[in-house]
Amino acid sequence: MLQMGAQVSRSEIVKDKLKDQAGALTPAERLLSDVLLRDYPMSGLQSITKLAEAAGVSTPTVIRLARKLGFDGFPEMQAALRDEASAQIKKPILKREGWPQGRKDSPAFRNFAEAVFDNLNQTIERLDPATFDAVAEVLADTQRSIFLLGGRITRSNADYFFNHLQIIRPGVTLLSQSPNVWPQYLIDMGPCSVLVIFDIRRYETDLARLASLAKERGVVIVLFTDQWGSPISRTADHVINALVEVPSSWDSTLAINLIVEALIAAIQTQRLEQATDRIEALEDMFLSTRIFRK
Amino acid sequence: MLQMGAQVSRSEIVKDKLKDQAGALTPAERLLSDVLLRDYPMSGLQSITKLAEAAGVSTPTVIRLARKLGFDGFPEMQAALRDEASAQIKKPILKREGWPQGRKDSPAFRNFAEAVFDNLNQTIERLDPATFDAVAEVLADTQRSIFLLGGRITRSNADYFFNHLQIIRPGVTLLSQSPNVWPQYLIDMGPCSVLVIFDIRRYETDLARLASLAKERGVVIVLFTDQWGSPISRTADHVINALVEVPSSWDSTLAINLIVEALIAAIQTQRLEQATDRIEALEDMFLSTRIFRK
DNA sequence: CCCCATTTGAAGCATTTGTTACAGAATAAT
DNA sequence: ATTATTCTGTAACAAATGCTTCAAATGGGG
Repeated sequence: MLQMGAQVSRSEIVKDKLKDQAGALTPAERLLSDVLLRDYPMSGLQSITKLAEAAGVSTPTVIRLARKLGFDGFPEMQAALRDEASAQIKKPILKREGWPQGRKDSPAFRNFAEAVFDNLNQTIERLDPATFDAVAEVLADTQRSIFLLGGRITRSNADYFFNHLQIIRPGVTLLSQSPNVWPQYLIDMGPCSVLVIFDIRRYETDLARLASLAKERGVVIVLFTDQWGSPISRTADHVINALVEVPSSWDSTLAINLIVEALIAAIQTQRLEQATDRIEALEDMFLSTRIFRK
Repeated sequence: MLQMGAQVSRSEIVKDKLKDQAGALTPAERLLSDVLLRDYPMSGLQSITKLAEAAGVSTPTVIRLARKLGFDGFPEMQAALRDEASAQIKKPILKREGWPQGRKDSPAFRNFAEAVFDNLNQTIERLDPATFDAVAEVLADTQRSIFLLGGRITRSNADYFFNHLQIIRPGVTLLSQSPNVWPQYLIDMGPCSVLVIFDIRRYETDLARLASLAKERGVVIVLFTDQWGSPISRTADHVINALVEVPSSWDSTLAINLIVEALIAAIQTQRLEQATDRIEALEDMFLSTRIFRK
């Protein structure tokens, strides 16, 4: 990975140096400096040969300029340029405002939160809108029946998704954790079924086996996994990768939950009419059972 | 929903190719892809050696990936990345900030994500570090037994917390959803017990009733609730307020999960030694049961 | 006109890079 | 368990890159 200059108060160090030295440059160096500044800092990221050619000078000139600017050699200058470009390009999609002053949070908590924010950002960035749409669509289709299953850690995510889907639409099933009863669910799956699987790090072979069995039956498979990708990625029709790494012994499933919640919102919107009826009916029933209870 | 559109000529060719091929990547290639996407596109502008090192793979793997993406070799891919970076940098800064350019996400998705980020930010800001520490401490104390319970929506959060706590320490119980069996748990609760309750909007009276019964028995009560505060707030010893509102028919429990995950990390660290033993033992047992199964 | 200082590129060299071939490792499939 | 298949790193190689040396330009002052 690129190491971020820790001291990036000014991000355009090379440019400044070029300007400072502008008077002390020789004609050939000036040609070079010109090219360097023309589409700064990218032009400096080519090989020394190409750069020299582009400026119409020789390679030693490039090295001499780099030295004049205080670098050890060309690669060092290039590294500086790369860091600058990296800093410029970094796009905070959704930034968390600087950490509030005077808080006494432990650094650990802080790091944890920062990591989570990074994960969410990157997950959104890597998410293919088309995939999201396709998944939302297939899950909103009431012609299809839906089956959900999570792993050891992700079972809660599956449960959360199930909990909401079940309220929004009919035909939703949460598979039991024990593989020995899966055949009973499998037999009900067909081309009009959707199997939503959650499988992150420490991928579970049982899940993969189930996925391929389901695939054989023509089931549409939606996979939620981590950045590295469960082996089920190959079997699945739609794959959603979420970043899960945080400074902890455990993985964070927040990014997965973000997508799940966004999907719930999308699906709900998509079939607003039917859903509201359904929810009202449910509310009524909840009230009734409450009356039962006391 | 995200709107699909005709393929606009986007500048992020390599990224697209990476996403397209995501399913067909081998594990090592995925490591590499991860590094490539992490600080895209700059990380790909290093030498092949550095890049391979950063990803923890060998240089041939880099070449193989480049070929898989349709490039002739590594330099070709790098040139493509350089062009992309160049194109991005030329854009006015204003255009680069905020939501990434060229994404076809719907405004709905965008709003949702922004709301979630706001929630997380504000939740952290409102969180009293002292409360956090106190809760972490009380939950790390193995002298105490822990009981967890969630509501209709938050049951998954309770389950997630339970799932991890149970691995880290002994004496953790997840209460059933049905109130009629709660007395059986209540009878085991005392001054050395902790009851963790999740109760957000549409506060459930049953939960409140349980809380006060537990309180009478001297149980320490930890409450996760929303920004408005469940009625249990008065009974509880420690209250954690998380923002839950998003543009959806449903509340978002992401902020709650953030705190839960942070707590898990904190607790784990706090009793690292014992926990690791325990986890190793568990791993062994998991392996054994796997053997049973097949 | 010659000398000296400075600038510059050509040529050559060591190093690093990008690539290929191959064999050990890991998986999956009998 | 054994085999076949796929994956992946090591090692050797070729091709550049980055650098050094040195001599040819250049360009003022005497």
